Formats: sequence, C-alpha cells, structure tokens
Amino acid sequence: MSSSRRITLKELARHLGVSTASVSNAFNRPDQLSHALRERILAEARRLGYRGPDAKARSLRTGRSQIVAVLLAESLTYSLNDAVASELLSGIAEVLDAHGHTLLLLSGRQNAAQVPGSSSIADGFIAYGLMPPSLMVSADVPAQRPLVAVDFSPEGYPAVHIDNEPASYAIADHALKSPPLRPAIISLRLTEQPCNGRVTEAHTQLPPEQTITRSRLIGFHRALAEHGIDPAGVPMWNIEENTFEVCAPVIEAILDSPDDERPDLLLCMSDRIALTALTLAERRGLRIPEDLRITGFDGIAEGQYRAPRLTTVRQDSTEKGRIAARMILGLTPSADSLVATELMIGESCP
Amino acid sequence: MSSSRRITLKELARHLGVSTASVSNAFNRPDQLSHALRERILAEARRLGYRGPDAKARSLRTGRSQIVAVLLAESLTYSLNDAVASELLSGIAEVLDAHGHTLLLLSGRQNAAQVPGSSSIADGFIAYGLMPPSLMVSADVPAQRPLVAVDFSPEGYPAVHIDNEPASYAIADHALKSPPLRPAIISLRLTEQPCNGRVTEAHTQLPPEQTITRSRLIGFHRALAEHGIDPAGVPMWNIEENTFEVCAPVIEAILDSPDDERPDLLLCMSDRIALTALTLAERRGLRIPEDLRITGFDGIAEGQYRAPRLTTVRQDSTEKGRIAARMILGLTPSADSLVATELMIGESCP
DNA sequence: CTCGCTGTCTGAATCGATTTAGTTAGGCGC
DNA sequence: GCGCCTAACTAAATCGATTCAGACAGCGAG
Repeated sequence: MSSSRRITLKELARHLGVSTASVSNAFNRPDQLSHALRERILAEARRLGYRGPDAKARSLRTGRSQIVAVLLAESLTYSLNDAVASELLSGIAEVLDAHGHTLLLLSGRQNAAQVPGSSSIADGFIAYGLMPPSLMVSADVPAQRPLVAVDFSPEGYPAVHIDNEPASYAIADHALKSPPLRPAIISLRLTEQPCNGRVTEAHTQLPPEQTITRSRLIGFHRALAEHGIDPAGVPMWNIEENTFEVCAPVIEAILDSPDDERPDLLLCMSDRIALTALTLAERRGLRIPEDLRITGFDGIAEGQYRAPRLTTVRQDSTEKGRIAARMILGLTPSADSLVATELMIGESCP
Repeated sequence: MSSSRRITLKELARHLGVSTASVSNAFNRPDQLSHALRERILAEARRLGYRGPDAKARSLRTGRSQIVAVLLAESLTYSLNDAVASELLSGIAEVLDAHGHTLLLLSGRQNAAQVPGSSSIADGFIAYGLMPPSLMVSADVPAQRPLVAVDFSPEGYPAVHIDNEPASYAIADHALKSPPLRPAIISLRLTEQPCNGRVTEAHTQLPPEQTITRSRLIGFHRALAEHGIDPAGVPMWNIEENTFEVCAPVIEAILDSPDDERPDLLLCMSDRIALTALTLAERRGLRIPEDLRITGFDGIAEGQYRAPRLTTVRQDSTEKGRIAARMILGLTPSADSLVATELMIGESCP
C-alpha cells in the first residue's frame, strides 16, 4: 500500500519484530522454527504482498540459480524450428521441470553485442552440436562449471551421443538390398567449407571437422562397398543448412537430371533433406518408391505422420535430452552415454 | 593457479593495487578511466583467468539480468514440439539475441515442486497462450514487472494477437464457394471441459473461456450461415490436444463413417489437425481434394512443404514473437498490436 | 541446585558486484 | 600566483538474501 516498491525480506522482518534469519527459515527450512512463528510470518508476508525471497539475491548468496543453460551451436532461430533440436530441448525441459529447474537458451552464434559473462548465472551447461572450442569460450562457459555435451565430444567433458556409423550403415544396407541403378548421397555439412550442391573431390579431402556427418558418410560407404558398389563412383551433393529453403534448389537440380541419369535411390543424411526430396519428387509426379526410393536419418515426427512414411533411422533426441539433463542435475553420474537407434522402414524405401 | 576457486573482481583489484571501482569501470564504462589503466586491468584479468563480472552479483546490484522469461500456458515439452509455439519463440529469440538478452523458458504447467519466486530473476515476461490469472500468479509473475501477452488479453497488459474471427470467416468462405454436401468442423479446446470427440450441445453452451477458438468458431458459423447452411446442423468434433497422437483416433472415427455420411469438407481449427486428417485420409486412399477437402489454420511450414499443400490461414507467429520481444525491451511502445493474417490456397482445398 | 541438552531464535558476516559522492592532481586562463 | 575546471581515481554504501555461531529459556536427570 504505502510503498510501490517491492517489499524485502528485511523489511518484513522488521514489521514482525523478528530476525531476518527467522523469516528466511520460514521460507526455506520450516523445521528451524516453531510452527506458530512460521504461520505468523507467512501470514504477514501474504498481507504485505511479499512473494518470497528474491531470486537474484538468493542465487548470489547460495551460488545456485536453479537455472541450466543450453548452449546451441546453431542460432536460436534455427534451432527452435529444427525438429531434432526441439526434441532434445523438450527432453531437457521435461527433466529440469520435474526438478524445479528452469531452462536458459544460449546460442553459440550470438550477437557480438552480447555482454560477456552474462551466462555465468547458470548452474550448469548442456552444449549441443559441434561447437569449436573458441565458441564455447566466447560464449563464456566457465571453466569449472559442469557441462555435458550432446552430439560432440569436447575433451574433458561427458558426452551423450549415438553411434552414427553403424546406424547409417544399417539403413544403407537395408536400402541396397534391392540393388539401385543410380544411387546418390545427399550429405549435410561435411566440412566448414561452405558448399551447397554437387560435392567435388576437393571437399572430401578436407579435414573431418564435422564428426557426425563424417561418421554417417563412412557408414554409407561401407554398406555400398559391401554391396559391390564403388563409393567413389556414387555422386554426392551437400546441403549447407538443414532447412527446406536451402535444400530445395539442390534437390530440384538433382531431379532436373535427364531420366536416364536421375538417381533412383537417395541416401539422405537427415529427415529434413529426405522430406524435401519426397515433397519435390511428389510434386513432379514421380512415384515413390517405384521411380525413386528415399531414406532419411533422425526419425522426426513429420516423417512418420505422413503418407508415404519415411524410411529412416530413429534417434531418440528426447531421450538424449533427458539423459543430459539428469547428468547436469547430478541425478546420474556424469559419464559418456550412448543412446540406441532404431531402423524404421516406411513406404519411401520398403 | 594458486586458488582453484574463481577469482573475484575485488581480488583482481587488490592484485593490481587499484580500487574495485576502477576494475568495474574497466569492464563497463571504458570512458571513466585512462586508456593505460584499462589495458593494465584487462591484461591482468586475462592473466588470472578472470572472465568478467559475475552475472549473479551484477544482476542483484543493478536490478537487471538481461533475461526475458517466456511463460507458456502449455507444458514446455508440448510447446517445444508445437510448430506455432516454436515459431513464436524463434521470433522472440531473434530480437532478444540481437540486443544481448537471453531467453528463459517457464511453463505455467510447471511441477508443483517449483520453488516459488525463482522466476523473479527475469527483467520481463512474455506470456503465451490462454493463461488463467491463477496460473500467472502461481508462476510468480511479479506484480509490477513488465509483461506482454500473446494470443490472450489479461487485463492491464498489452497484448499481441491476430483477428481470429475474420480470418476463419475468410477461409470458410473460400471453402464454401464450392458447396459441400457434408461439411464438418474440427475444433480445438473450446472449453475447459475435457472433450475429445464428437461435440454435444452441452459443450457449446459452456462459457467461452477459450477466446481464440471461440472466435474461430464464430467465423466458421458466420460463413456457413451466409452460404445458406445452418451452423447448428453441421457436426463438430473437438480435439483435446493439438498433437497427431490425440488427433488421430478422432479423425479415424470420422473417416470410419459410411461413405454417404462421411464429411466431404473438414474445416479444421489448426494445421496440425488438418495435416493429421490429410495423412490419415491419404493412407485410406481417399483422393484429396476430390473425395475430401480440408482446410487448416496457422500456416505452419509442414503444411506448405508437402504435396498437396494445405489450404490455410497463415498467421506470422515469428512476427508476433518479434513484436512482443521489442515491447518487452522497450524498443517499441507497449500497446496492443494486431498482426495481419493471409489466406493461403493450397491443393487440399483449391 | 547444578549440569547439560534441546528447541527457538538472533546478530552479523558474507556472496560479488555497481555507483555515488568525493579526493587529488594537473592544466589553463588571466 | 590564484581560482576554477576537468580527468582520473577511490572509499564506502548498497543490492536482498543465507547461514554460522552463539544466546537464552526450559526441562529432566543426577
């Protein structure tokens, strides 16, 4: 009533004629004071509109904020619209929520204006996606703060990931059981070197910074070789960013090939790529899978909630998120964790 | 080296033999000290591994945290997997990012174990989705803290929204230009009363808590009436939660009707519902749009990146997010804002 | 009666910064 | 040489809590 400013714990204590310690205990450690006093304090707090201890002050004093930061290699805008990242976040959120923690979103690709150090508020970090060490530093991951990595393995930190090579081998192996005439691979960011379109030999010679996509490629190649197809002879296209907009022109170019050169099997490194191919092929009236077979990777919902269903490898990103969150909260010992994958046969490549 | 603990500003100052004020200014107000001293301070900071002022302490002292909280009516798990909410978050993140702020995710449906008051760390709030006042209170939206509402209008706060009634009138009007034999409506959470399936009269008599879906329904009804169809005679089904899993059984039930009772036009209140109908109808071999026409609402990417494309009303959720974020940051005066919608004609209902 | 113990409650230090008011020194004009 | 202004720097209060180390009272045992 009197003051418009929010009332503080100290003022509340003075109103009641008790110490600040008792008020604090009334909110945090009920066993430390008599029932009667506690009730009196809570009643007066309600009366004066005191909402409980201020989070900023509490976190300074205790050193804990109940906040876990997720540091994303890609921009927030991209990540939030990407099904795989969203699933991961959703798994993280589920566990944090259940344990009274909240989620702070941080991007490695943040604006330079970002005040350095502003992230030191988090109790722990979950880093997702391939992040150069420089990014982690500039994003101010404090040296001695707990960090769990997802889908990459920075030295000295526990990581949650899947086994990409066998998984991609498995799906390629499945697809190759009916021998294709003209198989092709559509890959995702093999190197830091920008490349959207047909991959030349030069690109494949570059150092394998992108470990996930590298492993998937190796799996594809192994399956091809085992089926008697020389991987070097299989054409490959690269996609710069895992979005429909960026995929579409590359796919259109592929589909524009003359009929006797057009691939009849597309091994795609992500569901987004595969779904884009599926959509554009259908718009052209190609029959799936008779004229063109397509496989994906990830197992996002969109690929299953459609007709024909996408043949893909499901990785349970939600579960990855749950595991990472449990490690950060200390509910699980922090150690490298391998999540299982599952081959899902849809109508896009039976 | 010596101490494993993180070094503080005060210790850094003592190392250098300068006051803490100067060290603070070296990081925050370069114009307040000589260039030479500043360089000396920053060099020593680097040497000792000081990463800049601690965010917890800074936020306590200044009262600002550079954090904006998004309070979601639904669970985080649901919201992160919902395309509309993700788009909104993505718009918010884009603006916050560009201005050195970060995003804290809070759910109105949070676990009861949530420490009350833990959200008082945020500088401002963006609330999304219909949120009963009680939820906003229990989620501890501080009374005098800035809040912008999206898609609902709590008293005393600015709101960002679209004009639902004319938008849904427009799409129904479009669809009814070819007169349907058996139109039907699939609605989304018209009341707090749980109902997944055929809507009885009782449900429609309930108080209109869900303002958005109510408005959309009124728009549909107005269009029907204008085209000479009695809205009371149009069957309606309700969907409890906007997900494939919850939608699917209801849609299956509708499609199970004998051929001469099965609807030939589905006016759906969301793209998720419409896409579920589209998928399940295709799996049954129904021809779209010859056997069944379907319209959606929202304009999510998934509906456009497919064949046939979904006929829908696009609402630019990303833009809603940007606007809300700008208001919260004070870049734009906080006032109610109406975002335009756009009718998008796809092949699902030409 | 005295000792020690338990249950309540308090005083004061502390977390790590920001910021106001003020001190000091140097430069400049006249 | 004097006064005034500015630039550079500092001392100390403050933000709003948590928590440790007692203080005090009451009570039962010996």
